[in-house]
Parts: sequence; structure tokens; C-alpha cells
Amino acid sequence: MSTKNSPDKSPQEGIPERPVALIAGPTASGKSAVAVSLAQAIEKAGGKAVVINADSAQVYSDLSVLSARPDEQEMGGIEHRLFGEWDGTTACSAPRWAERAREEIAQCHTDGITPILVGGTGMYIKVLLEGIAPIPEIDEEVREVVRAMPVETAYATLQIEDPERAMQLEPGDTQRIARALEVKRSTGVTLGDWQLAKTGGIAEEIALFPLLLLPDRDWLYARCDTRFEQMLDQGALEEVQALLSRDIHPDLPVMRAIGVREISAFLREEISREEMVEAGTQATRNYAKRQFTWFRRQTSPDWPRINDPKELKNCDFKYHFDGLLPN
RNA sequence: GCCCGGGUAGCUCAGGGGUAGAGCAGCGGAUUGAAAAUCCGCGUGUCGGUGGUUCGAUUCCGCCCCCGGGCA
Repeated sequence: MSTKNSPDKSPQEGIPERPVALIAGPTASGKSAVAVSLAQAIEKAGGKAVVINADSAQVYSDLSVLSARPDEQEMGGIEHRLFGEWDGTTACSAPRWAERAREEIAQCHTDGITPILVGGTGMYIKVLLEGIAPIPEIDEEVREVVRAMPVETAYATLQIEDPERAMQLEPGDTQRIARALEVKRSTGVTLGDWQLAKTGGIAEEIALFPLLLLPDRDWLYARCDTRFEQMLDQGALEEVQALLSRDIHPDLPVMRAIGVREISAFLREEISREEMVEAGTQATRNYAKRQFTWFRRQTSPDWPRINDPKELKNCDFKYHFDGLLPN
């Protein structure tokens, strides 16, 4: 992966060709504010920048409050792309998002704009940078049959239809077992064989300026704890109410966003408000921890990281994005 | 004051004469197409205190303390 490698700097501008800034980190780490500040710094220096979403929940139009999508004020006059672009009835996915992101980034580059990716979905970012196996869309009928199977059945079936993959997976890993099975059935080729190839990664074509936000656990959890209540104040109940009225299949990603389940249960009067808040904040913390592990372990050790929350307040862009800003 | 029921891991609780276990939390990890998903690993704590019975007590008995509920 090329980081800050700018073999062909254009002498006039003083910035590398095809720059892409990336700000990633767990939920509630304050990514969005950092991204906007960076964009503003670029514009102040005479450049132009846009923020591009790299978060799997913020892509849905149905999720605004619940996904903590930045509002007008938070966007600070900077153009934001790929936020709320998908309708909840349509599932986004890592490669679908990556394709759109690739297009937007290319467009930015022809327009002389610096794209700033912001997000917490590690896999989306990974697929964009490194590419993924070119597996065709799965046949809907095959998918339905496979997803309707209980894990035990699915796993036993996979042991017969793709024993190699079955051996690599945990017998309880519902998601991956179903995926492996539907790929084999729908395409006739095993996942392992598909994964021999990878396509679509842009890492080699861009000058990447990454920054990981990994603030101290105590600070992060404290923010997670207030976040859910804040969402309720901002209209999360209404958002879920509207979502429920659309009668979207519960397996679709919008319905799996943190808070949807908890708030739905409250609206159905199955749990108290207190229980809803407790469950919602807990889910937020659990999620933050998973993201923390992803970014800490699945990214290059060369990527700069910010661990001190105080540094987030006044991020030194000249230092962290050395070479990205003009002058 | 009396009668019941409890006091066991951060929380909720199970267990039972040979010094103890689940879920959740927490921590660590995985992550190749719905990833805000899915999954894996990590459990020493004066078993409320104290005296007794016993080779041995967290487990049985006595007393004491604390928390619930009931009766006065």
C-alpha cells in the first residue's frame, strides 16, 4: 500500500497527483469534525475539497439521526457525497459502495478536488483500497433458500458442498457459512476459488493520506454513553417509526443499524425506556470496540494514529497530512 | 421483636462436605460481497462474619451482621 508516496508531484501546486485523504476510526470518535476541519483548511489554502462517506449506515437515506449523519451545520459549508444515497429497501455492500466511491474519487481528481474519505466501516475502506474477488450477484432464489436454513443445517450442507471452506469457518458463523454456500450454489465455483483473484482496488493509483482516530477507551465509551440519549432527543424515535412503517425486511442492513432493534422494541412496548437506553448505549460501546480492533489490527502500522482525545480538538493538519495541503 | 427468603466474579444468578460455575459487562482476537453484521478466546472470587461438627466447610449446625417480604 502506498502511503504518501507521490512520485509525480506537480511542481506548480505543491501537492501530489490524485490525493485521497482518509479519516477512519470508531463510532463517536469525532471523525466528521476532523474531516470538515481538514476540508476547510484545504479550501482556506486555496484548494477545494469534498467529504466522501465511508460508513455503512450513513449511506441510507432512512438513517439520519440514528447513523449520526452530519447535519447542515456540521458540514460547515463543505460538500458531502455518498451520504443517504441508498434507499433502505436496497442493500448496499462493500463492493457496491466501493464502486461509487471510486467514481466520486475519479471525478474529484478530474475536477481538481481533494476527496476526504470519512468513515468507520473498515471493510468498505479495505475493499476500496485493495479490491475484492469479482463474484457475480447471487441468484435471489438461491439466497433465500440458503438464508432460511438454520446454521446447523447450513454448516452441514457446506461440509458437503464446499468442505474446504467449511473447515475454515466456525460452525456458528451464520453469516459466512450462508455466504459460502450461496456463492457455491449460485455460481458453481467455491468462495476459495473466487478469492484467488482481487479486482477494483485503487491503492496503487492514488496518493493516500490516512489518519486513524483511536482515542482512549474511557473517553470513547463516555461519548458512546451520551450518544444514544442525544439521538433520542434529535428524533430517533420518529425515524424508527418511519422506518417501521415502510415494512422493510428485518434482515436488510438498515434494519440492523444500532438502535433500530432497541427502539422498535420500546415502541412495541416490549421494554421500558430505561431498558431501551441501556441496550442502545451498550450496543454502541460493543460496536466501538469492534471497530477499534479492526482499525488497530487491519490497517498498516505506518498509518498515523491519534490516541490522545485532546489532539482531536486541535488536529495539526500540517503535520498529519504533510504534503496534502498547498504550501 | 417474631416468621419466611436471600447474602457466591463488576452485575444478574446457578451450585453444593473434598476450597466453585453460567449469562451479561470488561479485555483480547478474527474479519474477502447485507460488516452498526457475524464469530472465536480469556473466569482466584476473603462463596456476608464468626464459633462449632468433621480428616476436611463455601456447602451441615449455632450465633451475629446486612438486604427483601410478611406478621406484630
